[in-house]
Amino acid sequence: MRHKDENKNEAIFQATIQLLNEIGFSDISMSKIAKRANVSPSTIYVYFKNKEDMLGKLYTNVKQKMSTQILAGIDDTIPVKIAFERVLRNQIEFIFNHKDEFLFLEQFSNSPLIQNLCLEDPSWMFHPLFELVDRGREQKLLKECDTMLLLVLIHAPVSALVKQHFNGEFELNEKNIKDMIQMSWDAIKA
Amino acid sequence: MRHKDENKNEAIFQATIQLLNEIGFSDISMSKIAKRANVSPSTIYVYFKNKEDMLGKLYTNVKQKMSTQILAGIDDTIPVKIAFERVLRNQIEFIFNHKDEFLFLEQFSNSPLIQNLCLEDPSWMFHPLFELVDRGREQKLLKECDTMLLLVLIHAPVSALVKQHFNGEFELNEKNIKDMIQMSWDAIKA
Amino acid sequence: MRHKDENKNEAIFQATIQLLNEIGFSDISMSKIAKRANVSPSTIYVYFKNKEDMLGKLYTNVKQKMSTQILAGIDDTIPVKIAFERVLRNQIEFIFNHKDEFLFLEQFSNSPLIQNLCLEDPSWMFHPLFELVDRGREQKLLKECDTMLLLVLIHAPVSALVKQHFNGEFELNEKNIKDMIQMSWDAIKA
Amino acid sequence: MRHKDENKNEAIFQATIQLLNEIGFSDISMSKIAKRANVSPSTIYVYFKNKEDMLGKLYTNVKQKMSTQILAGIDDTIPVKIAFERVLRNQIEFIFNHKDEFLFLEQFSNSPLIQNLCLEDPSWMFHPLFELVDRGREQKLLKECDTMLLLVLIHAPVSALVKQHFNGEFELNEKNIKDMIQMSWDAIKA
DNA sequence: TATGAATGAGGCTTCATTCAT
DNA sequence: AATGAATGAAGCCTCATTCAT
Repeated sequence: MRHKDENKNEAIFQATIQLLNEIGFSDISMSKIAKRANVSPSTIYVYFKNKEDMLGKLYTNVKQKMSTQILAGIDDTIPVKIAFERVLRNQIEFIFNHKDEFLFLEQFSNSPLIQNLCLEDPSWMFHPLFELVDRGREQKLLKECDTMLLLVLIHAPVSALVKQHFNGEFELNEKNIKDMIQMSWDAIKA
Repeated sequence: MRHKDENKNEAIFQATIQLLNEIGFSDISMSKIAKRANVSPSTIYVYFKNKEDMLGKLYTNVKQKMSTQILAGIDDTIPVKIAFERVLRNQIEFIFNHKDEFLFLEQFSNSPLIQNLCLEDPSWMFHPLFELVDRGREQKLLKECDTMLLLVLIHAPVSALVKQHFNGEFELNEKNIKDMIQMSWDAIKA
Repeated sequence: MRHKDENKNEAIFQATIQLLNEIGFSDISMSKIAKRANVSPSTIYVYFKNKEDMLGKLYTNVKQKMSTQILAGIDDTIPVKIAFERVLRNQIEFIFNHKDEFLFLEQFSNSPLIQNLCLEDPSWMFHPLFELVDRGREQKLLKECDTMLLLVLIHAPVSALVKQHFNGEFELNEKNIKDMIQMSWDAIKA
Repeated sequence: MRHKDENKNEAIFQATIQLLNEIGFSDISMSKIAKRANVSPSTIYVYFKNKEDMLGKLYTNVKQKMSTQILAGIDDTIPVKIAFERVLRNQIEFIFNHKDEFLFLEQFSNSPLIQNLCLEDPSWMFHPLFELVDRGREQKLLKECDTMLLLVLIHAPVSALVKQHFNGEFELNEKNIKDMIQMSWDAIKA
């Protein structure tokens, strides 16, 4: 009996991400994905129960990959400000190296599919980030604000700016990155 | 050209927005929109050339509506900081009063449709905002950063937080709004 | 606006009956039916919700047609034995003139579809037959048996014999018809 | 040729019969059969050439089983009336003990598959029955009718009544069985 | 203007079967 | 012998759009 080919799984994921960024949810189809992945449409159903299942697993997979890279080199011994900057740099690096994955995540997160899919809450992936912010606040380095508020002030600007960059409406060069990091820090620092 | 029944046009727009937020681009269809709008599918083609055309016009229409309300009460005589806060409050108010429109805009903006549609650049709508930021920088009130950078630090956090609020992951009450405005200001102020 | 074409409905029904008798439930398909009926596959969905709905409505339609013709000329003034013979003759005539409809009914009745479809009980169609049998029993012309028992002894043999006839395993000529009617009568008569 | 594991063959047969009675020819599939039989789809192809082949062999197998049991205890020394009653009782007993097999046979016999499959004529299985009827007629116990006519009057009613019983439209209790046997006898007796 | 009827194209998924172990 | 992987063909149904009134 043949073995399941891990490459096929990945090929399907990559094809989906690419197509989703090229033509979007409205025009994607299982057969287009299959064609791009160089498999038969029915092969997708060997690996996934259906379209929803595939998209859900793809989302979780990519989210996982991103969180791992964003949190690289972060533990509770790293000084808060260093960790803060490292997280931002990690995020930028991940996004620049994985443009398609990032844009897929953004598209998916802003579509109702994500709720209708009833995926398990993936916030545990970012747990170290919550801890980092809590630690910073305890050390009086950060403002006495809701944790989520602080986190969003860190992450939202960079996401938005990278999208502008990809759209060509803005150039996220090193100077702008430095400025942005400074601004985020000014926003959250006590 | 103007059509007889402006209500039908609006009904189609509203039905589209609702359905898009309920089921997303992947599952929407002209028939479903027609059913929700209480018109015949063919009626949509009286008002619009085709699906793309309809979505494009809807996007422009909503974007216009939002920009108008966000910029309400802003002109170049208003002190920068007052204007800054007013813009943020306007934005929050618009979003809370037009949840569907806002979520539609977010979904649309993050889908590749927006590029494939070749809509004319709508940034002129926010021109007064650019002026406001430029004025603030000239008056040494704001940092010496790229205009876009400053703008994003104003808008991205509030958008992200409102979405968290709608998702139930965070409560955007008055205290948090105040904190957020303070943080945005700290981010951009000189 | 166009009008619904009653011919199309009937064409779909006839195509389905024919194909079902030619290739059976296992090989029939909506597109084959459409082709045979000279309509587009999607047109079928203008007239019926789905395949199940169509088959169910077809079954009811044919069953209705058959019961009407079988009961032609039967009322409670007709002497029981005359009515009995007339019913049998009617049934034979209907089946010979509507071979396809009859075979369709037999095929459908013996498939689990008929239960899974949850059609409303069509026994009311044969209500006059129940009355006839009851009358015959009251007049001591028929045996003191369960009504259903008497009815089955009337109908089952003729159905079985006609199928044999169509299969070529038996010739249902006038002599055999007469013999059969005599046997059925001997079976039920007091 | 004989296969190693006779159990698998039987498991496939049983799974097919069950599924055919649950969902019918239109919805059955080799995968579903395999799943129900707890084998792999490909295993079916070890035992049978293809789907048609499997169904044909199943039909013959079940038909054989039924005819054997119906004819149990019948030979040309048994008095005709005794044999007649024994056959009917055998038939009822078989059907009650093998509801699924019986219903499968009915479904199969009424579908065009049985002709399209070009199975060899299985009437030899019931040869003793033909002989019984011929003997009865020679002894002037039965009517001077076509053999098939007499046979059908014996078998058709019981089949029809059992189906009614399974459908819950009629209760085939001992009294009704006796009545039915009497009626069948009255039908065929000289 | 407004509409239900009509449709070819294409959606998702399952099919019967074969492959490779 | 036995099986899970793999697939082209085909299943049902819905799509965006046009037709005809």
